[in-house]
Amino acid sequence: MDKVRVRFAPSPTGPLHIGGARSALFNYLFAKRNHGDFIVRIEDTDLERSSRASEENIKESLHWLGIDWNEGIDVGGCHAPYRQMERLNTYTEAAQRLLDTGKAYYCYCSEEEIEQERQAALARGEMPNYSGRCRHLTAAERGAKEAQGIKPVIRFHVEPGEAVHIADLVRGDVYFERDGIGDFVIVKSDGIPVYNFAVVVDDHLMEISHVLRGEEHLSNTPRQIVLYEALGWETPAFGHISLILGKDRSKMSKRNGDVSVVNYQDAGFLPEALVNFLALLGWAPEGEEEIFSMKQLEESFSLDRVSKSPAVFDMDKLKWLNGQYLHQLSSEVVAAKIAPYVDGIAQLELLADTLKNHLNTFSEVKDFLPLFQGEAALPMDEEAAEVLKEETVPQVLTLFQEKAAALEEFSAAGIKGILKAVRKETGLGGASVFMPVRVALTGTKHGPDIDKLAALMGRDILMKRLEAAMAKIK
RNA sequence: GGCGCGUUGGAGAAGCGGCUUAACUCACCAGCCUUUCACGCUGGCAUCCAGGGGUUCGAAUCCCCUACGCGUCACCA
Repeated sequence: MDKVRVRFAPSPTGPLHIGGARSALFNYLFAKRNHGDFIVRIEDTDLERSSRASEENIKESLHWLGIDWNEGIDVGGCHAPYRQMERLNTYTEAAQRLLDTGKAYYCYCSEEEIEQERQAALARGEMPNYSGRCRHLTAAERGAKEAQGIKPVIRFHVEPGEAVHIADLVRGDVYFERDGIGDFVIVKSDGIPVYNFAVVVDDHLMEISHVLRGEEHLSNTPRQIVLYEALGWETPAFGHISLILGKDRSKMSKRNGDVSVVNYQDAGFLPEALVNFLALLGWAPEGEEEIFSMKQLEESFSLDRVSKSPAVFDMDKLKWLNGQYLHQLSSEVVAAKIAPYVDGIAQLELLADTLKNHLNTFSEVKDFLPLFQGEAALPMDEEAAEVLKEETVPQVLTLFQEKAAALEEFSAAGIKGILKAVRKETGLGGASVFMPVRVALTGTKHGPDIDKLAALMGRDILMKRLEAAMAKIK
């Protein structure tokens, strides 16, 4: 078997989105697993929407995710260049061949005409294919059109024949009738090739062995296969990965959640977690384990465990996964990572240590700030209020207050010592001491270690909140 | 509307004709652990695989029909 060569070929029309990242990842993993090459090519033939900034964003996101390529933009390779706008002559050549062999022809129809026909066909419930009107233009007729200054497009003529067969690596055999395809444009009137044409030329010239891409491309594939045939080229293997759906079960878009990977980066997600999550979206590991490093994925990824049905993007699971990775980080690292979200906090390390196991993402640190910032007592929920009704509470809080006021070294360890002393002096169990203090200070039964929270709070705030809570009991 | 793909619990999913009284993970619920909280651990959570026919000794797994969802029909990629 020939060498495995796969590619990720984004068009730089916006930031790298989740679906693209997943395609890139699957291609990358497939290449690694099969000791093949992974190529990144830029499809920038849409002049209107393409930008260098988007290309940069895509590259940065790929790097951030830990997906690198051994051939393509930036790194180069023996099939350079890797930007379609820099390979225009290649397409022109191929188009000329098609023209010469009568498999393609110039079409002078205006966009308006075609749009009209399209609408009419659609209204009749027919396939809105091009009529083929320009196919039989004589040289004289063509000359006349040219003289009028009309710039033609080049259309590929799809001849009748057997249905186009796709032996899809993930979906199995799929067939498309040829007359359902219709003569399609391969070169625009400005001389720039259209997607379906450019990919074929590039994939062939770059010796791509497997085309792994999103399911939205499935209906493009017959067009491409027909081109391979006409050009006399061998087709690569195709594999169409199911879509990633948003919560509302429609294709993931800005409407149903964050779509670009920078959004996740900014929100404080770890690249390892995102990669792990993305891999699980459409691919199922063999065992029970779900936590995989890139290295492990590279070793276990396989196409036959890629699912046919679409996957819904489950934010809860992403957060959980991210938490799994985050909890393993040292407090020092966490401190550095949360710093951007909590400017001006002195005890960063203590904060990191306190919150580490409560965070699923770094940005969540903001949600915990009120726990120890501000003098005002926090709103109390019902089950917390219940705690303060215990008759030993006044005694506990008074004692705690006295000791806190007298505490020399106001630290987590110091607070812990006080709590211990209160237990000893009152003879009460752990919960009877910890809970009232926790509730009085934070208004809830749940949260990070109360001694650390108290230290973060500082003596002033602690006293004020305690005061308020005690006043409430009476 | 045509064409194409899909449909297993709230979500990701395993399953490939008998091993399935449908793995595993998230979420949820209960309990344990913990001087508090969290982490962690243990257990519970689909009498059933969109619905209906059929094939078979036997089907979530094969075939047909219906429904629903999604994708795609550009001089966008």
